[in-house]
Amino acid sequence: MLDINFIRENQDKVKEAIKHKQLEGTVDVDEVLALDKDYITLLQEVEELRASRNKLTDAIAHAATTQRLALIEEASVIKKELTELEPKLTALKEELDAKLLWIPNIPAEDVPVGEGEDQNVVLRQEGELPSFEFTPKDHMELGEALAMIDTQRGAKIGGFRGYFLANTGTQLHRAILQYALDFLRQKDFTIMEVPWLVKPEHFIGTGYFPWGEEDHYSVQDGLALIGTAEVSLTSYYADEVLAENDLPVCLAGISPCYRREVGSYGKDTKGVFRVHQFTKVEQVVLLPEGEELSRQWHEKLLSNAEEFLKSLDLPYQIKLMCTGDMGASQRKKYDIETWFPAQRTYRETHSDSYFLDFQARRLNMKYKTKKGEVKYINTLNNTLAASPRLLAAVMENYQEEDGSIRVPNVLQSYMNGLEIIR
RNA sequence: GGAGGGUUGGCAGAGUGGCCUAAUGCAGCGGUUUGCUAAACCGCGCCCGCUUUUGUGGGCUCACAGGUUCGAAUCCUGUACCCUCCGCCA
Repeated sequence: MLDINFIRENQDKVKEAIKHKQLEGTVDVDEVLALDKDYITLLQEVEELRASRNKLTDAIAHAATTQRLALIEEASVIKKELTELEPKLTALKEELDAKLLWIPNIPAEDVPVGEGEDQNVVLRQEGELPSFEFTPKDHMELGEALAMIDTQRGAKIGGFRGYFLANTGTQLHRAILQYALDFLRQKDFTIMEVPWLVKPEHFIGTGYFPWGEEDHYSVQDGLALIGTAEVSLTSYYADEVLAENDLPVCLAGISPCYRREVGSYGKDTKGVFRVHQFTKVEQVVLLPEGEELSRQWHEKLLSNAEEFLKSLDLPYQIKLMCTGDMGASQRKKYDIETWFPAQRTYRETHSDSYFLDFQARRLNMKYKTKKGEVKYINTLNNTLAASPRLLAAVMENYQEEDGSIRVPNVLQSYMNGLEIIR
């Protein structure tokens, strides 16, 4: 959520952001500002009435009995007016707040303007692509041959995009995730198991709702299944006021992630690349305000993920996302794409964003500065490891001609010392 | 699923219709005073307007939402959450 004062004073910037983020038609800034104006006008009217009522009730309390009746009579008139105006005020405020939820964050200055993924910018590529003296197989072919992945029965039991992992498949998947958790533990992140079912207000708070409601599964008790641990982790201190000394807060969460993937029916139907349920280790950082600081940490979270991928010897590229391909609440976003040899291309495995106070305003999450001022926290997050997508990347990059798969050095201790899967 | 108890500022804790504009204590931060430190004293949330450094007037705030009343922390109804017990359960 943007500060209403900011919207009043920077209408053009807000309109431009809506246009550049391809959100035209979802919200009308002029309409919001008109509502805001009506609200303030009515608010002032109501507050004046309340002021006179307060004066009268005070007078009644101190008046002689003989004068009381007349004063009460007078107060009743004001009461009647307030009874009429107050519900209007509430309704106006609700309408305004609901519309404000649709106003996106403003992209940072260095985010390229673009309509979609074609305008994203590759910043650099890291790691040496593996060279195979044979045609590399995709993870599905490898996984079936080694009995690591079973999507046939996955679909039979879990429907479209369902999957089972088995034996070394289960082990390697869990090794990646446990290694990721240990990796962040060493970097002084607090590693957390988080609620997977979360109240809608925290999806709104983190900026997934209202925009992405149809991408989520909701359950009959009014909760929804998280698509990322970010939702639970970023909301952890919602409605609280932290001390400045508590910051930065570095949280790492592991959780299943549920995604309906409604817009992608025909895409990536083979294997376990795009599934409705996967597991992810996520980094979330809470900071004091300041764009420079957020930008430093944005790079730091990126380098955490890079260090992780390098330790696994996986080649990747960094993409700077253009305005049209970033989330409504994000200020700037990098994707890391990891090399998938069978597809001969880099595919998204990580997403690194910062938000300034956009999420914290929605979550009512503040901190008190050393001087005693209360300010909104700034938030960021990045993936560290999402699997089975990363499992697929490891399998494809580490395959041998005979269809076996080497276990990356850093994962061997998580696999009882196993060096090769055959 | 059932029964009972509870929720007051950062924390503790008083307050059962009108000097509650929420006592008191503790902590933190800022300020005043001051050789230094300490002590003492003053202040501390949110919203709106006017001034826009300061300031100033008003409104709101006792879990949340309604209701009763001229007036609600206080009375009534509903909801959420916490605690205890019964039932069920990995």
